[in-house]
Amino acid sequence: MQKNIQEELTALVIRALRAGELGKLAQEEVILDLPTDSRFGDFTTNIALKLSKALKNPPRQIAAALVELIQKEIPESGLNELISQVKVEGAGFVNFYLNADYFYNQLNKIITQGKDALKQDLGKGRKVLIEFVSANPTGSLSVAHARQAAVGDCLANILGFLNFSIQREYYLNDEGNQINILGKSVQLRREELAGKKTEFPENYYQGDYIYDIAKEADKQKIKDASLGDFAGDYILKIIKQELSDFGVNFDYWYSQKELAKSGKIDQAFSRLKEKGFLFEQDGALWFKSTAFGDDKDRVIIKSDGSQTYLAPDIAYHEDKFNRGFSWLINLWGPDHHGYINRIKASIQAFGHSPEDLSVIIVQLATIFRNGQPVQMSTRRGQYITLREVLDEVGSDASRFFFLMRRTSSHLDFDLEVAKKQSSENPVYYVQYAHARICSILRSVTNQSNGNPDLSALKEKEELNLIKKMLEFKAVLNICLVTCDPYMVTVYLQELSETFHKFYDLHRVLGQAEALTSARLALIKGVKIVLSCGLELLGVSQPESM
RNA sequence: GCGCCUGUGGCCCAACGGAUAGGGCAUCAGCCUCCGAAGCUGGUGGUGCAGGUUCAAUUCCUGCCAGGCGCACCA
Repeated sequence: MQKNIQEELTALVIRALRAGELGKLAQEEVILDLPTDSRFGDFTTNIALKLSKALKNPPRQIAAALVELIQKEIPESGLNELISQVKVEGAGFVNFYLNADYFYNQLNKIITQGKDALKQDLGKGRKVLIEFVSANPTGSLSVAHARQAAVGDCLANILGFLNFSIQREYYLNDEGNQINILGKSVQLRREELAGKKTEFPENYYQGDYIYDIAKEADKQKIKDASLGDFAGDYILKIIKQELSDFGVNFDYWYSQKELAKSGKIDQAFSRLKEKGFLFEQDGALWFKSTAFGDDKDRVIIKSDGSQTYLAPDIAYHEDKFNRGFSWLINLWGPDHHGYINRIKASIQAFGHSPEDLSVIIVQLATIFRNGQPVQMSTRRGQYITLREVLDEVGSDASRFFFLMRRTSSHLDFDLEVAKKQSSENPVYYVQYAHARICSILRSVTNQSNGNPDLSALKEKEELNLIKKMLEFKAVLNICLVTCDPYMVTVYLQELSETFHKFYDLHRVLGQAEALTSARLALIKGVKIVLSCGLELLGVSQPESM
């Protein structure tokens, strides 16, 4: 992939710094930014401000000197055609103004290449395993899982688009305590249905769906001892359907039961033992996680001989690396944040860097209805499920709403707002922009002009629109750095807004032929970017609505 | 007590450490004989408190205040 303008300008500034006295003192990294406002040019650098202290000169004076040096470098740089002005502005920012031709070329690239023009090879095929949801198969997915599903799936889409090689994985807790309790819950309900007098403990699964499973188990004459597995499989089918209806499809379902059978847990333990990270105390086996910054050491085999949850998890994460993944991303609920240090300790014990594992804590979503929070209680089986949200507001609005806030922030999700087909609802705002464009394109009768002269686009709103489209790549970069897809939702709203403003002031159809052709090309470009962004979010791109 | 997340107009949220803190809802006033008014234009109004670092702090650090969540040989 060829160098982009940002990299070329950065190189230009560095050459200028080196050419002058300033170069010797330039310690800081030169960064070319998109300015917050188009008044400040198309690219900006704050290097003069940063150098001010070291050079013991006012920023504006340094910036002025730098601009002169840059001017001398430009003829040699091959950027002569692209740069229209370089100016010192504000407190000492050096701002670059580009010629409109640059933007026409970029727009042309998008129109001719489509989504490929928006791709960046940042991943270089690196194998990434993203594990998310991983809810115990003991009940329907909750809204907390739903948010994790939306965030995880979208992040995977984005990383895939940036040429990482992605695997979506669901860790299936299909054995252990919770499955046992699930089995016993079903057993008791079956006995209850058979007319037996039973006492149903509080920590058992209270939901009505347990009755359904009990009936089905009875029909199939399942033995009591197998009820846990039976119920787990039964619920897993439901979960898979819920996720699939939500547009989330996993590449692999990793079974804890099979992990235990494989002997990989024992293998992991013996390797840790060789390395000296295991010790016995109080009749239990401990992992020395404090060696890697954890607060305290952790038990992995209890004094009664059974394993803690950490035991299979240590083996599971090591197995992820052994399967060839070099970057692991885990999405966990906020109740697991205390768990990060132990798992990071365990991967370090095996010789990996803590950076090879990114744990993203997905904060909870609170469901509102008409501004009032909807109360829920997991224990009583009364919680808002993904299924209910899907049935009520649909997949598009659900996904968009779950992605609308920074993942580390709490999210308020108002069902009534999500259902509204009005300007209050950002999903429709974005989809409406897309549908509007499609509507215009539909009404074009002669599709002749395949090679429009884009230089007809001279209005401020037209250039703003092109510039906004070109920000898309930078937005995806931020998503990668922050491991958070939510910025895409913000961006799409901004792009839609820029389009709606253009649309209101300028007509596409019925202009002089050259202008109409150019504007048609412009909105085709917007359509490509909008459509690409929505697709990454997993939200549909309606042609009409 | 310890840890994590969050405090931005009446309400909900934006702002890789940058330039005059942006948008939506609500509210007030306007815009459809013309490509979709699910849209656009204008008005009102804001960084919890106290320090610190920096040329520059909504952003980073410390303390406080307020809200949410979590703290097992549970999973």
